[in-house]
Amino acid sequence: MGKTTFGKGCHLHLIDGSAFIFRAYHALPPLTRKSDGLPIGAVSGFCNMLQRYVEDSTGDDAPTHVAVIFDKGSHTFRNDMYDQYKANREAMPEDLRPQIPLTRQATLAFNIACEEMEGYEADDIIATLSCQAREAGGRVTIISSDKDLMQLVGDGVEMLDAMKNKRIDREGVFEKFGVYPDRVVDVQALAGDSVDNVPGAPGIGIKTAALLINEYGSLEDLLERADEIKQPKRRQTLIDHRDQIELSKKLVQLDCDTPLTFTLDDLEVKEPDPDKLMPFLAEMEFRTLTKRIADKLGVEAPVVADAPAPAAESPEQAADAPDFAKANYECIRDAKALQGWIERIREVGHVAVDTETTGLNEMTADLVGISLCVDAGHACYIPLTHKDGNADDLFGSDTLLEGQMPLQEALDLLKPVLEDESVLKIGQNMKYDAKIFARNGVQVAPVDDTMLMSYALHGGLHNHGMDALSERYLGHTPIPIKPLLGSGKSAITFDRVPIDDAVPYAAEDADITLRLWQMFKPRLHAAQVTTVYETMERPMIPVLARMEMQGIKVDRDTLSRMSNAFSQKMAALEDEIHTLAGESFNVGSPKQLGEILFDKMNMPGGKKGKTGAYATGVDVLEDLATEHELPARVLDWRQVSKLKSTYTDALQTHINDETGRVHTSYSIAGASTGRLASTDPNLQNIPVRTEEGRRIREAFVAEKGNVLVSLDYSQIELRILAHVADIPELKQAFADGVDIHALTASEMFDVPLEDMTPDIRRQAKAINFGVIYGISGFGLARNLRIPRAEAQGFIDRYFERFPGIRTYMDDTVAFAKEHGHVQTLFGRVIHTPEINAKGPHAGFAKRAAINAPIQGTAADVIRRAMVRMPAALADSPARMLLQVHDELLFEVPEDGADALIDTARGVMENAADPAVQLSVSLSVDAGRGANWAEAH
DNA sequence: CTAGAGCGCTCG
DNA sequence: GTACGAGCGCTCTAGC
Repeated sequence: MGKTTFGKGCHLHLIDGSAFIFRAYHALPPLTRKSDGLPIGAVSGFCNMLQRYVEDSTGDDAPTHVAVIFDKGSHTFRNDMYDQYKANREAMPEDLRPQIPLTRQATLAFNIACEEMEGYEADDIIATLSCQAREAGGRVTIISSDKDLMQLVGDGVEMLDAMKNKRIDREGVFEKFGVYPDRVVDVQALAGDSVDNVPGAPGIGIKTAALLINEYGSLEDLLERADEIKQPKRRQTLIDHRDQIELSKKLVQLDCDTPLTFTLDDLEVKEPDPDKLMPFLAEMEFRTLTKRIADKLGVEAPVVADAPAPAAESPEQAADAPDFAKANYECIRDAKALQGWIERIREVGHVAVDTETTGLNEMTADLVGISLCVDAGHACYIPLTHKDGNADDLFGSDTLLEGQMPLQEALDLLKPVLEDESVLKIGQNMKYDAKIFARNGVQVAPVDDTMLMSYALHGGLHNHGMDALSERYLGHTPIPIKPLLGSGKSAITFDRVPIDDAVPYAAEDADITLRLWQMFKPRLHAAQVTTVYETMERPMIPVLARMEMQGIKVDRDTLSRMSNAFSQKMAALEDEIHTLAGESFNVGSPKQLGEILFDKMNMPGGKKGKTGAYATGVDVLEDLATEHELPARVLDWRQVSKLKSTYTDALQTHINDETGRVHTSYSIAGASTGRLASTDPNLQNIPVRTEEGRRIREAFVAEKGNVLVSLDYSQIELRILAHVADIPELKQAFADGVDIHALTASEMFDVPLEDMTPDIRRQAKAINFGVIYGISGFGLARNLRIPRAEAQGFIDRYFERFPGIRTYMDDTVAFAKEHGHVQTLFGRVIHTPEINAKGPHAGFAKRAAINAPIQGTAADVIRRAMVRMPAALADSPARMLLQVHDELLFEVPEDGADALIDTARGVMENAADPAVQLSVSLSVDAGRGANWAEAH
């Protein structure tokens, strides 16, 4: 959208943000956010007022430009003139303070410009903009009832009292002050203002002031001719307090020359953006407003957390729940019994749900039974497809056991509750169960997930599996599954477990899940991670479930042909290696290889590790390869072997028979930093760095008529580093689109950019990444294969040029030591329990603590983008398929690729808004093609 | 025969 | 003794 230049015919609206906030605050009872008790009344009122404003400002008189203007900081140039200015002002109420930044976020969420200037009051900014707009020939409406702004009225500038819906023009000002706008400051200077602590002339109010000004024409003339005033007392007052009156005029006179960092053109009215607005409203848990605005915009309202936080629950109360030994676990075998449970679920409004299936892979596992729990200690299991587990028949009997409800009947009864917006479904690793249900025609929503709650609360502390959580937080060891299923070749699937054994095991899982939920729910707020959970954990469940079920098409023939080629190559290399070694051995055994290299052939540098085996990693072999043929051939063999075993062979086994596609599974709570991890198979480590490896990606293809589209963040971690460590040079480089590694090299080695050599740049690149990883001389030396002292020299030089980096690292480690955790820009907490350890552990923990906020913030950003993507692409045929940390891969009909890139890039580049104002922009590169190699 | 540790290599 | 964060295939060994 091109910007129009502000001028004749334009209409500027300026909203007095502070007035909105205070009015909202005082007009509403002290509302709090249900899930965590955050005071939210003023924000709620503010949003309602903004919404009403937006709705009202349509039609002929609609603004072309608009901004909400806020005060910033308490010290302004007026305090420099008069230290008592606004000194009487009451301190801001405690429950209002945390709402102030939220109103800024709200404004941005409404897609309205939001402006403030350090050292200036909002009124000065409004004055300056009014003057500028008037000079450009435009009209101005100031939305405020602040009388201090009335001096600006006239010549196309009006005020609008939003509350009374009353327009104030020149005549309106005259009514209020008895003078026209150009003399308002004179009147105010005389009358003073007790609220703002403007002294004025004692004993003179607005009426007297207006009288005097009208008689003498202006304040200056009045003071000049004060001796002519007839009333002796009034005369003396004006003469005695002349200085004070002149000071007062300066205090009330608004500054039309505020140095603005933006222009009128930046304030152009923008369409509301549901992708910004809806998530914010949902985050604030404004149910009614969210729905009303969603209807207005014609979008689907996001799920707003519905469950009120249970009254602050102490561990003692949790202990009041029935002992697990006394728990009552029922087996549900008919519709009547199930209906009773459903009624109870509706009464309470939430239920813990768990599914039992025939396997761990959600895309192939079949539903065997469902457990439910509404009250701690009272759960049920509904067996559905249990079969005879007797080993008489080698393949078991396929006849269903008696005493089970038909699967479809149970699903039909449960579906309305599981899909009911007003019933919260609680699970442990709910994505698994949601996918199982989805494959059975039930779209479970809304959901809570105890695994993700634990992750938001305790990321980095321990894993978040149910067994561990139960042990740790409930002091109860769950019934192990092993004895029921067996292990190894003789293992059976859950449908072969006798129902009597299945009931206590399955029902207990739901019971545990409910108890964990009751314990975690209030703790989210106490730990201030409710927003993290609500915006970056919970909403990932449906998004990832959809992606995983979508899968990506992988061409088996391509992989198979590659496998054959690799086999031949490996065999040839193996022969060569055996000949070079003079004997036959297993090339794939590092132990045997080490013995050949260092014992038999006596090559230099043999170092044994802790297990007594020689190290034969790539570093070692690369060094030896410069002198010897054998290690070089082993490296070749290893590359091919890796490609074949991990990729071309293993990947084929993951192609789903029904869909012909590969369905990975993302673990949301796996990585401590907030990153996702892809498993079964891992599609986040498909080769790309070598030409040969990259060819694996040719097997990842789009369906006929479609293309794969890849969008990836450019240098996101370095950008975040530049922001958090506040490095002006790096920020500037990103703003200018300069090659960041070249710039670093230029700064460090004093080489002009135009004289940059690839080698110097390469070293700088290594240092840039090293910094993100918590740099050490040793590590850099090893990476660059240079002496340690030289590497240390580089690092010293780097810190010298970018001192902010050193400060960031020191501050981060100090924060971790004090709090036991670090945080991302979005509030994700990453615990660092080892940070105060002694010995070598300390180094690890320090570097991890330095890296975590950077990697974690990047992870948060892409999570936010992913959460917003479905709504943004609601009208698009595009499907999101994969996430690879800083990349999203989509599949779309060819003719939809351009639109997709446009939309998805917008979502990704703005994913930090409105929660965090980054001082660097995010940039997204896009590619497309018939396969992943072409698209990347 | 199986589970788990260790190594090595793939990705961002 | 070291770069940060992950997952997985292979080999080897301890122990059933």
